[in-house]
Amino acid sequence: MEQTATQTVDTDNAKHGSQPVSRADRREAQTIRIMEAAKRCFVRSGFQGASMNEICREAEMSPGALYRYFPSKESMIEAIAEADMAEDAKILAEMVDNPDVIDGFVSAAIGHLMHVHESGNAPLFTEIRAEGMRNEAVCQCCEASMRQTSEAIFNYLQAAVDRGEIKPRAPLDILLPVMMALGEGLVLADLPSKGIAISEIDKLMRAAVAANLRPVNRAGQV
Amino acid sequence: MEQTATQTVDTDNAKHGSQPVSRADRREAQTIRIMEAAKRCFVRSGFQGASMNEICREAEMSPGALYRYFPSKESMIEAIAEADMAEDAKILAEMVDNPDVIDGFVSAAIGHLMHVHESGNAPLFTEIRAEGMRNEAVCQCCEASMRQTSEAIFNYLQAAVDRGEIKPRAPLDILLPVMMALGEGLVLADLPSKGIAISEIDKLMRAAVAANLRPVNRAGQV
DNA sequence: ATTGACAGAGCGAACGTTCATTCTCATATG
DNA sequence: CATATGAGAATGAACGTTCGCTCTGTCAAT
Repeated sequence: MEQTATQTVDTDNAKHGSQPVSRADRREAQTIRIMEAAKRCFVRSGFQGASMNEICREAEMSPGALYRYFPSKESMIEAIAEADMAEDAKILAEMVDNPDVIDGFVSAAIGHLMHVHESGNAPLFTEIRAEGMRNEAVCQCCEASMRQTSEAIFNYLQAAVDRGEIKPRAPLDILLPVMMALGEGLVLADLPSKGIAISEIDKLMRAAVAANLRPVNRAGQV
Repeated sequence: MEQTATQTVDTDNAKHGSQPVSRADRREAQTIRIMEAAKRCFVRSGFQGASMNEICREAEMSPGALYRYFPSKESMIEAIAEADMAEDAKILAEMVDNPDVIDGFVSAAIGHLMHVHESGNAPLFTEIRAEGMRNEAVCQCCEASMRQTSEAIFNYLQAAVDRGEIKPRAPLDILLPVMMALGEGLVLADLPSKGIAISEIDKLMRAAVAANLRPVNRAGQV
């Protein structure tokens, strides 16, 4: 995933037989390179703490070049927050396939947890949350992603209610924000990095979710 | 709680019959004034985003004066993080009195939640978490407060286990971090500000906690 | 195929501003 | 009088951003 390339990205790939890299391809590759570098800097120093010089150094690029891709530092922050949130929302939305609603819900949360843990993006996630408290654009994109996720889960759970599989302890529009807040706490704490096994987290979370969604007949309550 | 005082704090209180305010008293009052002002600025702009000028303006004090109380911006951040964390830990530790362990646990979490909500410190809390990811001193004070809280709860729960009142679903040293992460998520989300009633949060949380602590005989599982 | 003009990409010095901090001096208190 | 406290201008560093410039690959016209 890392690149040691100079500023030429992959010009010499052509010599090795790859696609001849069009203008647009190169531009996209460079944009990604900058965003990856910026992410690393933001994780290390925070949105406001990371300087454009630091980002330039990390991306092995001059300020003049970097500013051809992003018109301002603000726009980079927004782009990264948006990409990160979109990625999270996408992962969470994938659970809709699982027919067992408790299992689907829990494993989506665990999947999200593991993804953030493995990508080392827990600090970035925290940073985005903090920035969203005062930056209008970042706040909007957080809320948009949250709303999107929330709606997907809502429909998923509502269908299970309609099918008579669960009998939630509270109306879904109250239960959902509460459950999402719990899940977010779990993600932010990054417990796997503190040596706590996923299987244990899964077990405890499953019990908590089952206690609130209340599956009607099948096993699961212990 | 707000002060409209000029830079004289309460010199003229002496004329009205208050204590004659010693040097030390005045110094302490000024220190508190600066910290309150700084907290407001940090909530508004973030640790790195708030400038010393902004803090000086908020505290109605010149830079020269302010630097007589704190040697650097860093030291202000550390002092505020420490004070905030200590306050949180204190509130959470108070639950140890409640003989019903489920109720004690849940109402401590809810109490913490309400305190952060009412003091409007949710953004500060978020900011401290983010800063703790990269600032060694802030990280240490977060961990110290966490450890303190964790130990208090551990002993509280362990006693209940020994008394045979609960039968936790996992060893306490695993269950505790997980529960604390969930609680922190709840605090950070500041759900009351989104119109979700405390009674609902309490109900859902109680069910989740009961499902994991598993009280042995009395009512509570529904 | 060769040429020549052009646009995109990159560089790095330089800009004006703002930052945290310090200095000097005045005032007020014990 | 000695000392603590405060004001506010001054300081140098660092910031985000812009500028003028070069280099290079693309492509139409020849």
